[in-house]
Amino acid sequence: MKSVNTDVAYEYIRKRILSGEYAPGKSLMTEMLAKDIKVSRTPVRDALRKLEADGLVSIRAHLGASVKKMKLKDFREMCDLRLALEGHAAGLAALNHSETNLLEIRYALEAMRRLTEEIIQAPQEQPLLGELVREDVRFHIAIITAAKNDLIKKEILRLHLINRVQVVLMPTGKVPKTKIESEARRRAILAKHDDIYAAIARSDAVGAKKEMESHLMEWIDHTMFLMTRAETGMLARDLTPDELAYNS
Amino acid sequence: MKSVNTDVAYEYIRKRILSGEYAPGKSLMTEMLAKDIKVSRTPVRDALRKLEADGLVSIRAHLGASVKKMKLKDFREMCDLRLALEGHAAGLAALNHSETNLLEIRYALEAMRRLTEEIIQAPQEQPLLGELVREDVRFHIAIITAAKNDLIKKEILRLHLINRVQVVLMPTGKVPKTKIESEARRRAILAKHDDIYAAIARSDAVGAKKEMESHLMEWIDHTMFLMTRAETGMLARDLTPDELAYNS
DNA sequence: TTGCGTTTATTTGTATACAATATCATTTTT
DNA sequence: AAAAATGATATTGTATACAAATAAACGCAA
Repeated sequence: MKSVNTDVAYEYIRKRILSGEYAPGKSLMTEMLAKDIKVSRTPVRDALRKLEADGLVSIRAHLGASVKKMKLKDFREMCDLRLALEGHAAGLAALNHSETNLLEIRYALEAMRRLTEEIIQAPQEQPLLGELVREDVRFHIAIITAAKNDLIKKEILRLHLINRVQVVLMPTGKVPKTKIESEARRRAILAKHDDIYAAIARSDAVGAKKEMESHLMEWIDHTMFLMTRAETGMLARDLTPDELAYNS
Repeated sequence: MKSVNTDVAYEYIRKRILSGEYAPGKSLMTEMLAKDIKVSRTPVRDALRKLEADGLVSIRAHLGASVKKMKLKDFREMCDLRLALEGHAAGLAALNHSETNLLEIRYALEAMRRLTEEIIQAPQEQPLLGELVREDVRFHIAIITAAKNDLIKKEILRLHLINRVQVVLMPTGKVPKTKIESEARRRAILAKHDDIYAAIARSDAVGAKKEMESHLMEWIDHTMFLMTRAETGMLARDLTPDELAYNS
């Protein structure tokens, strides 16, 4: 049923949700989207339905679709789910990895090590941070790939995307932190990644799982802390004037 | 976007997939379904899309929808996913359960105990077996409810349904097994349920998780054995002549 | 008979018109 | 003036007609 136009609409909307152009809560009206994408409402509706299944959009009868806006409870539940899945995947990776898988993981790990050092040298470089995040994602994806379970992989990737919408788009730079703290944290995270890799490489399923779980727990705690500070509930960021105008 | 007619179509098709009337592999043509349900093709298409998200239907562009037919690999992956989620849920249940939750679990457990004994007395009674399965499901659902994570609960329930389509509708009664073996297995399973309950009741998260995992592993092994014996690959059962005629 | 190319028929994908429903502003009533 | 009722507007849900694509049927040549 994935026809060309439906796919076009799907990619169009999805891309804008992930980039933050469509912020959480923004209402997605079929007619308007159809006009922008230059297709009819039908494939737009299909696309919205698929995005709902992905967990990026919520739809209510007769009220239309909007970019999903999570409550703190929902976010916590999602983190817990991710913890369970990604921990399990790490365990599987320890058992099922191939040499190539290990290489992939190591590759991302070394890139992270290099970038971490560079960032500690020059903490103001924004592009480096972006690269670090990308390599971190590569690291995690390499692990769930090594687990050799496509279904679990698909599920985790889904959660990663939702996370990205809810977390990455949050107000940045609001975290007062000393240089020392920040340095220490970066090094600690890198060390944890080393531990995860080591456990997988020595085929220690229990260890890999434990390391991954504690790593994610640290991340979750940290993120939750940031979120509770953003007192607007769970709205990732305030709408810009443009977006407000666009909505009205 | 869930309008009345879309919901009607969704329930109609879903019910028939779960009951086995629409067997795995059966093609679901929109026009025909629309005629049966007495709505237009549009809500039928919506319903099929939602069923695809549930994992009960597979859709390919221009080729239409069909009831999902799993390969052995897919089934194994799904079982692994269920293992991870339901194990995790058991651990959470040990930590988060209320008195009422425990009561629910115990209730299902006692019903299972009673039915198991009755079945061992009169092994030929089919309705008793059905009741036992139902109570088993209640037991598991009570546990994932006690875990207090709606997202994980939803996910596990989804997997249960898929399992039901793929497993419960398999050819039955083909398993040559002595009365003694069968009795012993029933008692062992019941004992395992007792262990799971005990671990949860004493708030032993690690134990609950372990017990649940080993219980599911036993079930998975057993089911896999049955499946590999059904040499038709993963087709739940052969199509009836009517269904064949209908498909051609 | 078999293999290939063309044609036909069926089924899906898309657009669009219409109907049903929710929202918002206005008016009416208390 | 506040609350309720009413109506206007906008947006979704549904049906249907048409276009595109696939699969089946057919014919023809080797």
